[in-house]
Amino acid sequence: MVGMRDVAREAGVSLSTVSLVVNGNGYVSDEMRVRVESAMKGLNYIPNELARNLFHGRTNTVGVIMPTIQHPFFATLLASLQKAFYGRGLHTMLCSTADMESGEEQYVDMLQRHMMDAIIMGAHTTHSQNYWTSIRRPVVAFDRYLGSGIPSVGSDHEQGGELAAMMFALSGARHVVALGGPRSRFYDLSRVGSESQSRDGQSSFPPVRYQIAFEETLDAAGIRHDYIEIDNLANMREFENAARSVLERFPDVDAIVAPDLAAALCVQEALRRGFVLPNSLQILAYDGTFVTDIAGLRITSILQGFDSIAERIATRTVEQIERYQTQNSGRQDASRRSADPIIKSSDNDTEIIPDEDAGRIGDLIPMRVKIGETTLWNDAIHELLDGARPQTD
Amino acid sequence: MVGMRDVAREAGVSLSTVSLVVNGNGYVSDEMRVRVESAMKGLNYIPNELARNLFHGRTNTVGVIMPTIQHPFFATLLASLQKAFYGRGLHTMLCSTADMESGEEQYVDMLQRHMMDAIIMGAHTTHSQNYWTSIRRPVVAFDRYLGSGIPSVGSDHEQGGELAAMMFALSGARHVVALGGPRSRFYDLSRVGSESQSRDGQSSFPPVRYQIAFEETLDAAGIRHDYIEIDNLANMREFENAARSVLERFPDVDAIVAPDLAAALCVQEALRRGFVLPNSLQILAYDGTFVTDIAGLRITSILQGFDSIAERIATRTVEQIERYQTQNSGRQDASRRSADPIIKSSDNDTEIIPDEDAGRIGDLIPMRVKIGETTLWNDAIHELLDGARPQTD
DNA sequence: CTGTTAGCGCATTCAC
DNA sequence: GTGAATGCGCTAACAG
Repeated sequence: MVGMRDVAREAGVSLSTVSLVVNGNGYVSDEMRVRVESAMKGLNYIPNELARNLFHGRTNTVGVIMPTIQHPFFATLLASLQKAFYGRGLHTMLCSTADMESGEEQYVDMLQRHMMDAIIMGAHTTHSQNYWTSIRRPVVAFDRYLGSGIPSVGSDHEQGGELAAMMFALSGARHVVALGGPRSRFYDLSRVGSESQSRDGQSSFPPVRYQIAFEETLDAAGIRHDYIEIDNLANMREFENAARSVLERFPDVDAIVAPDLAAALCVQEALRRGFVLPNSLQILAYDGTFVTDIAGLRITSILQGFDSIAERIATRTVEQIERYQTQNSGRQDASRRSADPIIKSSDNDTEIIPDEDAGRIGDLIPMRVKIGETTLWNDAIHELLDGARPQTD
Repeated sequence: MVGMRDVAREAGVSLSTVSLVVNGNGYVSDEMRVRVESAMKGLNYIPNELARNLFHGRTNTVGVIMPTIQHPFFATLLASLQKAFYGRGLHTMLCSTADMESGEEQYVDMLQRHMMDAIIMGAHTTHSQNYWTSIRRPVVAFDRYLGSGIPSVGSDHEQGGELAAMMFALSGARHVVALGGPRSRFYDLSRVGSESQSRDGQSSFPPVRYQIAFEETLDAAGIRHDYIEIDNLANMREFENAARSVLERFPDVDAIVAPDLAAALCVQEALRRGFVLPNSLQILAYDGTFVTDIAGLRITSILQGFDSIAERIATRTVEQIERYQTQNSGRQDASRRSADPIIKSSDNDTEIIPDEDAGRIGDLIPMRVKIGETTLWNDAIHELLDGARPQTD
């Protein structure tokens, strides 16, 4: 390792001079500058981020916890996230829980030890709200509610569910079947800490609201609907079985909505059984990753705005980081730290939205429709989508 | 930040005592130990990895450079890699070049500054061998040759290509079409540094050997073959166009081999045009990711052993790390470092394979066959696969 | 504008 | 067994 001292000696200057050239902060005479720079090149000097991170107390790196990177959904999101963070000068450290035997707790621990500036939580957690609020580090949740004061970002699944239902309703569907994760998750409110100020029956896992909105809209239109559970969303076989059972159990089904992969398999299964899409059967994908393009037909989909979500997450993240930074700037006595309540300093000078809203509702990113060949189209639907700003590509 | 000094004060002991407890190295009296441990819990002490990394001069983290994480192939490989490294106590830092505007050079720089213990190069590089050998850091290449002394790991594409050709030959195919990347890459030997001891026309990008082996085997069997280029392997549209042109340009084609995604699209296109798979047309996928399972039929595929590849990469990586470690243990004069030739110390005591072999050939991981419904099967083929150890799942 | 000094948090000699 | 010193590489205050 060649350090600044080596450069300084080689250039015949002092340490701080080198530091100033490297950081470009203060003013150094041009002669000094070139001397130092040539010395750096000659010695092949590489600044050690570790040391400067240690000093500054921040690493410019955020840890992103996700279930698996193998699923196109998360792969797409991660790519967007990386880009969004990179644009804000932040690096990304991926932590996928399902690809590993260790749970998310291990990761949080690891991220704390490595002084990550923030943690993005996009995986299932077994922890209570207490845990997350006690982390004492910037946390931003994706598509889930982790506790008061923890920003959460995700698609507006209520709107998405309504959109899906409306499309089916307007197309004249009579019997809709939805595929999705375990229905029990709809009621996982029990996981929420006891002292939480939960005010209604909302789940801590926002995506389920999509189902609820979907079904309510369908009910209002008097359309029959059924639900088929996919236990393990990581297992391809289960998807296939689900796809098969839809058509076996409900021969009169004329509309299906399912996550991308499941939707793709439904398309296959339907084609194999002689259905003519979209006339005898409509299929709508929920997510809108590239998978919808390799299923034979272009599957119409309710699309998550990955880039928008990522941008918002990144924005919230830097907000949180700056917040914590100013908060910690006034050196506290270490022995009192753990007992301190959350500092409720005046946030007037910053754009942070009030805690109740930030924690409970979070930032809702609107969902769009990606036009495909697996659903019916008519004037009413086009009108609906104009209002909902569809996505043509 | 609560540090060891705080813990020491709280527990009424000295710094090193705390250090010993944390690291579990020396022996401390049980009484001290519990005192310290309770103090750690009470203060919610979190060891700072940054500091210890700075001290130890290693981060236990490797940087993995890949083109994109959105492609199932790389997503699968990355997941395997993460697992493999994690099992060896190493963290993984993902760097995807295509998802970002900055090239791989930026990443290498970044990885150096962060003192990554090693770099895994799995993306296209515009640099010459000189660059990579001058990095002065452990580098392991995936599916490419980066220079003498740089281990490279990848599937045995020659064997894979031969396997594919044999399957078609034994099944009685008459006209085979292959889809793949730009043919020009076959001759990118020009990229190889001038002083390299390249002994024959081998490309620095090993996967192309698959095509060569494939075509040679076909030639030997007297089977007609054509090749269709896909310019941009990241663009879905191009895949579709390629899939279409196969069937349009070669109406008499009876066997196709293509990368997963392209193969999936070929299946769609073929089914749409009324082909009966595998009888009137065989389709073979090259890679074997989950994509082969969502194309309607289970596509027979030449499978990359992702876990095996990852394991081997991880093994080679720790080898390299240890090698560099012992190499740097004897403090060198910084001013001479950059001019030093690669140290050719006796490697007798370690398992490292000789440089020529390590650099040129690299570690070849055998490819298997994943049995599917899109190719013909007969006794001869089964016999072939028994020798090649097929994979049923 | 440049040089000196004192840590960031931790680990490893050494004396005690 | 335990405690006090020194340094990993860099930055920020100072004083020159």
